[in-house]
Amino acid sequence: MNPAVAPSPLAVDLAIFTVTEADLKVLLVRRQAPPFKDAWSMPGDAVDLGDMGRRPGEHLGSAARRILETSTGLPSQPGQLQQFQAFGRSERDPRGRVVTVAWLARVSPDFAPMVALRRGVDWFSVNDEVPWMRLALDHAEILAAATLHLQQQSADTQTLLALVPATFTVSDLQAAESAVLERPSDTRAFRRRFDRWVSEGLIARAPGKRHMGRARPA
Amino acid sequence: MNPAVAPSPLAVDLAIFTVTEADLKVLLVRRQAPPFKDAWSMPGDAVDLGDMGRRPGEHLGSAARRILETSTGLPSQPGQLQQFQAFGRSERDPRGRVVTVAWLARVSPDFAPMVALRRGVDWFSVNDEVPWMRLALDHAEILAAATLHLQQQSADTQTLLALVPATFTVSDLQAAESAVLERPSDTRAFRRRFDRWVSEGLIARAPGKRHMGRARPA
DNA sequence: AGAATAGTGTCTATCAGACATTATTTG
DNA sequence: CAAATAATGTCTGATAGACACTATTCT
Repeated sequence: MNPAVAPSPLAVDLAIFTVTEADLKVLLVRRQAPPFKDAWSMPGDAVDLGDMGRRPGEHLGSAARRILETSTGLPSQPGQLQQFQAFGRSERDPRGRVVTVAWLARVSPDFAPMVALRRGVDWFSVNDEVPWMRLALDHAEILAAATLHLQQQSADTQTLLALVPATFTVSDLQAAESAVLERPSDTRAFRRRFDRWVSEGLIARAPGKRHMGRARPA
Repeated sequence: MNPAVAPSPLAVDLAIFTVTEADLKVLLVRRQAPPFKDAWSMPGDAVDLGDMGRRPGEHLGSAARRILETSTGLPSQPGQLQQFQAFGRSERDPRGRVVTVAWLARVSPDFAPMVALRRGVDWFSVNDEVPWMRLALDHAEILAAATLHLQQQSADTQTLLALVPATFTVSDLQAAESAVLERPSDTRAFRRRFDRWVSEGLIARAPGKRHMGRARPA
């Protein structure tokens, strides 16, 4: 019995990140069909290529958006999806030759809990919960590349903002950076950057006690 | 008459750069067959995907290497090819749905002249010779993305070294940087970086009068 | 009050940009 | 010698890291 033949030679996979509990999380789904049935993997699907000249099929970005929405149940935001690499090793899929274009998405922790309510979908700490050895296909490789890519962008405001609630404290944002980088970041340096972002208008202060109704719990 | 059907839904295109005459050049080839016959385009070809499960087909990187070698006549060096983006607009190829994975390559100016000896192959100044409006398919878009990608890497030693002859002067290297960035770069700052590279062992001084037999012509 | 977290002051080292100055080679 | 290019000196401003210090809020 050969595993089913791949429905399309082109696929899209998504590395969807968030930060909760000061920890970088990635969204994994349990595969409901072979190959690798019941294994965890990043959400992905074949790209509809049309029928070679008649139906146009879907754009790569549309496929990524579709998968983001079906796997999280959330509407996708413009700019949320970012293509980062194609993976084309010929043995990567036992069903046949499938090249996948991998995308990176960031989800606000505001929505993270409701995403995890779905069956067979959950957030995993990239540091110590991802079942690296048991990820389907070559998803361990893809996820590693995605994490690296995210880290390299962590100096960027927009990257961090996407990983934080709609209203947040400076500390929240810094905690997000630390979570992404997997190391503590210097308070002073971070606040300087933060102040610059505010003065550049990239961040607006929310009303209330300074940036947010943050307390200083014991 | 429909244009011929695309042989494969997946292709690879290469943006091959060099620097000659203090100017950033890209290698274009004249298309010998429809669509866009006789138009200039970046070298590229369909990826052999095998036959869905039996023959394995070629890796993405192998396809890129193959195209680099056939279009330049030069053997490819390890690390020379760098994948940077997939392009998947459904209308990008009139033959049907073709997604292309674009790669960036840098060629030493030592070899640039012999590359251009081939028929239907030539170097074009990115700044003022590329026939942007007449490039085949969506190659204008791909080339623009490649150029941007190259510029963002121009601070990196390896990127610059690949664009310069095997032995070179500091000025040569700085000229390469200026060509990539399309703006003059500060002498002092560049030399500081250069000295650091030397002390880090990334660059070895050639024998002879300092770095190279460079004179100071009038 | 004491613990915990939030935020500030300030010193230092590093580096880029600007620009003047000196050195070397060609004509 | 003059012109052109190569290389260096040096000032300034921006920024990151380190670390001590002050401020606020909770228990």
